[in-house]
Amino acid sequence: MIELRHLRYFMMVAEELHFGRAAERLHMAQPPLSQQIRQLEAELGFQLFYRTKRSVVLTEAGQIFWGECRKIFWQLEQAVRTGQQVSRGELGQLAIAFVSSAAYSVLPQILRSFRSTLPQVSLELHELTTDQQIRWLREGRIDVGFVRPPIEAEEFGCTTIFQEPLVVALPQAHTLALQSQVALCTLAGEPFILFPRLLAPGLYDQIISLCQQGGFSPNVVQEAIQMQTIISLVAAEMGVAIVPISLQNLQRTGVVYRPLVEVTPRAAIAVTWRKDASATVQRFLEIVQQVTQQ
Amino acid sequence: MIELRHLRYFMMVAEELHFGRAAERLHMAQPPLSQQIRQLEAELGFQLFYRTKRSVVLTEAGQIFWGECRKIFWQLEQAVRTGQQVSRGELGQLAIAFVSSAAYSVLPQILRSFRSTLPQVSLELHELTTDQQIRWLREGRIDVGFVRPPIEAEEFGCTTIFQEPLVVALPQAHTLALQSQVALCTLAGEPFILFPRLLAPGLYDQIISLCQQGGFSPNVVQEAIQMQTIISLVAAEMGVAIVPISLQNLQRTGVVYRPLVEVTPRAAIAVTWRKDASATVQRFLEIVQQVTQQ
DNA sequence: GGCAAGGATAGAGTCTTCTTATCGCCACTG
DNA sequence: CAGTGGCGATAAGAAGACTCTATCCTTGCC
Repeated sequence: MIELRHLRYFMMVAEELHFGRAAERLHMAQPPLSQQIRQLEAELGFQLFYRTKRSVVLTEAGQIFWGECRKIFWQLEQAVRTGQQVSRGELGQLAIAFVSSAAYSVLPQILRSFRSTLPQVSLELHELTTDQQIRWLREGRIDVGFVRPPIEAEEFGCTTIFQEPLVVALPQAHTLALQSQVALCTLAGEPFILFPRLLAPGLYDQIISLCQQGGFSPNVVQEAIQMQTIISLVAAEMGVAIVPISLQNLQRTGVVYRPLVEVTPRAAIAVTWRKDASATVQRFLEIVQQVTQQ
Repeated sequence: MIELRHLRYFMMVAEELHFGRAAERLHMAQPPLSQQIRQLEAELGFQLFYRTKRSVVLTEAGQIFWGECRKIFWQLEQAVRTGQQVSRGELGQLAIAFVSSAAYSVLPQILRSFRSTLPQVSLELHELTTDQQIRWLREGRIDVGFVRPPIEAEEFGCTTIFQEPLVVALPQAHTLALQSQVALCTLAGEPFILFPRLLAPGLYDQIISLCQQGGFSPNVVQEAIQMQTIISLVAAEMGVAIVPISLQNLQRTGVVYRPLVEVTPRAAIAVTWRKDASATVQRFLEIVQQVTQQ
């Protein structure tokens, strides 16, 4: 059975064209070298060297075989190197999901930073709601998710990385838009646009309880799944909405954002990941940490 | 030190994802397999499998490494196969030289036959004079030569493969062209075109002695190195020439070929080769033999 | 809680490879 | 032309690596 040892020996002899010197450079005696080369030749079924008692020359087959051997060793190095890179998370692929509002806050900076540190890792991005992300994580379709906490499932790691105040999104023409900040109670009679609770129960409950705090229950006239849609509906004067402040980055004309007079709870965004996270995921999490700690 | 054994074991375990079954298929016990895999992991510097006491799964690095290993084994097979082909002379390259007149006789058929039997051997062709071929052979710049014998050098093998009568090449307008065959003595006064003796001493001497036999020494008015040139000079009515009959294949207008009345010596073409001929050369020589024996 | 599956560990055995010593052949040299 | 040195091949014993059997330990399952 051919072993790499045989090939290593062969290459050295081919380089030196002298069994004695080759053996020396291989830190071994000459006889076993001769023996191993013979064994290799027997295994291959053809001669590698012309041996004329006085000189050693490669046969043509030997020359070709030498070239092929070089490729083999190059491949081997490549295999080891690539394997190590993957194991360190420097090479590979990463599937990431995020709630739409994350796309307007922390995510861009995180991705930029990750891409510059580990450019060899190819990214796959999905915009999904929090509950979808949980499913995808469980199914292994994504590695990391940016969600609206809380995450109940024990099987996932989860860290809050970002918190932001809530603001009121108003149609530009709305009378309340004239004020620099809005009191909660003035929203009591307003038509509200909100998302289905299932999509982000945490944020949903925060908004509802905020309204309770203002002394009313919101009059939800329309539900929308995406934040973008909610803002569009506000622009269309269908109603008002309470949203995380990062939505301002959408810059939708016809919509203005006003802070609330009251102290609001802060809407959070968190990263989640499967606990058997790969090295690549861990490198990603480290970078998330770095970016969000600034 | 990593050996192919390690890779073979690894691939089997990766395929089975079960040390016991993998060991069975490798015709060995399970403990040494575990051990060798561990050794490989230590050598590589990263984990290949997640072992959870109950199941074995490839790490991402392991998956990548598996793919690389497949390439390595493919390369190895390739190396062995190619080496064997070369050793059998089925693959490789061959540099061939020939005297110009050989190009019009046996060579085309030989090359056609060789190319169809060993299409993987790439050919390199050179038109050289006999003495140049000897030099090139000695320097290893060509492997086989088609020459005008005799070849003195002991270091080369040499076989005559083809003999042909000599004929007279005459300008079409020449009075002798009216005869269907020419007697030697009628050429006595004619201006002769000949090549320098050095180029093909054997043929040269044959021509000279033929003239002697006709009772005269040729009146050489012009020397030319290539047969083509000689024929062109004849066409230009510079003189006449005695040439091997295969030159008829040149089909130069303005030149006619007439057999001699006398029995002429035959001009020979031979193959020469270095005695340490490679398998490819030997296969070539076999084919030369085949073709010329028909 | 007991049982079975499956990988890890320990120690003995065996096969391969390596070392030392020596031979045989060729080329160079005096 | 004989002596000498270089160099690869061969032989036998030692060392080492791999492999085997027996056993352990964790884990999943009934």
